[in-house]
Amino acid sequence: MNFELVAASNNSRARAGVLTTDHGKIETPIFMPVGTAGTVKGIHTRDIKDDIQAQIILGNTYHLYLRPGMDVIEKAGGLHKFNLWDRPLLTDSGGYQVFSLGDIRKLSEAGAKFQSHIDGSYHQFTPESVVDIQRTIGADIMMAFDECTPGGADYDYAKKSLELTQRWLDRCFAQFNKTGPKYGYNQSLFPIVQGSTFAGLRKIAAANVKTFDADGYAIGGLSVGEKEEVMYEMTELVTADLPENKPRYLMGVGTPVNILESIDRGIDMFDCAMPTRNGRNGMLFTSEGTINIRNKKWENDHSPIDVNGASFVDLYSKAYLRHLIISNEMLGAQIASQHNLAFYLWLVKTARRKIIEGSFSGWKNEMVPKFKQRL
RNA sequence: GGGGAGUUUCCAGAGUGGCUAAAUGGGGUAGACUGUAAAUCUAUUGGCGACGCCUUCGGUGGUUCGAAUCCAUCACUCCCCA
Repeated sequence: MNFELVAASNNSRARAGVLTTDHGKIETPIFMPVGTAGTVKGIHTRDIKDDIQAQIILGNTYHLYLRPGMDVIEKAGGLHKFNLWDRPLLTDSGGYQVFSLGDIRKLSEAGAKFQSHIDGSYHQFTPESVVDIQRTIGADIMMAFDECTPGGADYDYAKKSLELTQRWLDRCFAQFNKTGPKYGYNQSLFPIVQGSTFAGLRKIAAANVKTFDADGYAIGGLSVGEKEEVMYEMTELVTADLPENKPRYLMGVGTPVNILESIDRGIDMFDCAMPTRNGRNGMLFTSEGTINIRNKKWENDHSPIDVNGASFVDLYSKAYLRHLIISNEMLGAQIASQHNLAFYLWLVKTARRKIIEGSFSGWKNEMVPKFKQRL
């Protein structure tokens, strides 16, 4: 894997780059649609590629391990073959599930013991097994197994949590170096910077992560309940310490505004469930601002979803989409998800162009108040 | 013609003397959602000069300290048998 910077903003830390993998190039900054269970919910692979123009999508270790299971994925020849996605793929390690599954998981030095949310059965993840699983899935970018420290954690908890993540990271890389890809193309392993909202811990985490000569570095444990200013502050702090010549991935972020602000602070990669999940639930991110399509005010608004037209679905009217969502028609969730993802990809693509043209900051300052609007 | 069941707040449907502006579901309205246990969850849904008052349980008239709940009567709906 190779990362090349092609442009940098002269009055901010924003950069544009190209990340090259065996499944193709990724132009950064990039947004990666979340495809937890081997599917970007509701969207055909064809539309993810041709309409949304995603360059890389996610899969999830925990979810794919439980269902369909590694036996099926391996026999399919990896997730790329299984879901017909032939561009780069990144898998999350299950670290987020360590956080989100809350009381049906137990942490220990060895790893995390989970109870399946599907049938209640017990499973153990270790840094080693999580690397093995991601080898089997065949992700171009695999993520280290970490504890996504819960928002609001106190210093002692955050410190212990970070130290556990760091010990797990050693084991992840040991396993990574001991094993090889299964399907003939290269895989990379990204470490994750934790440290909660404590500047000191974040600094320690960034320094530690740099001791591994990784192909890219992630920042995790943000957007978990802390104030946005704190998230930006932590992001800025960490990107200042990470190597310039490697991509930085801010995990789980965020809103369109979050993304622009984070690009401004030197982030290259993003993922978030928001465009799909919120889309299914009736929230649309548009070039004019955010709308709740279920609101009565759209009942007779026959104008296009978004005049920006990042996707063909934008031609459908707000009134029609409102009708579909309110009637619980499947197509409603699909259109909303597809629109939101296309908008997100348009957003990062435009940000990239502005960085290259040298006008990112001005453009960002113009866009942020627009995107903050509730229509 | 004979016998039976019923009429409750937007809808369906509980409730059969005070704890009932009235369960629950649907529908409506609004909100939430950030490495997806989420096509999910939450709030609200008679009126008002709102920690109180007023009007609601087919109509009318009673019984009672007190009625959606008991009695009488009228109206309408449905089912079964002729």
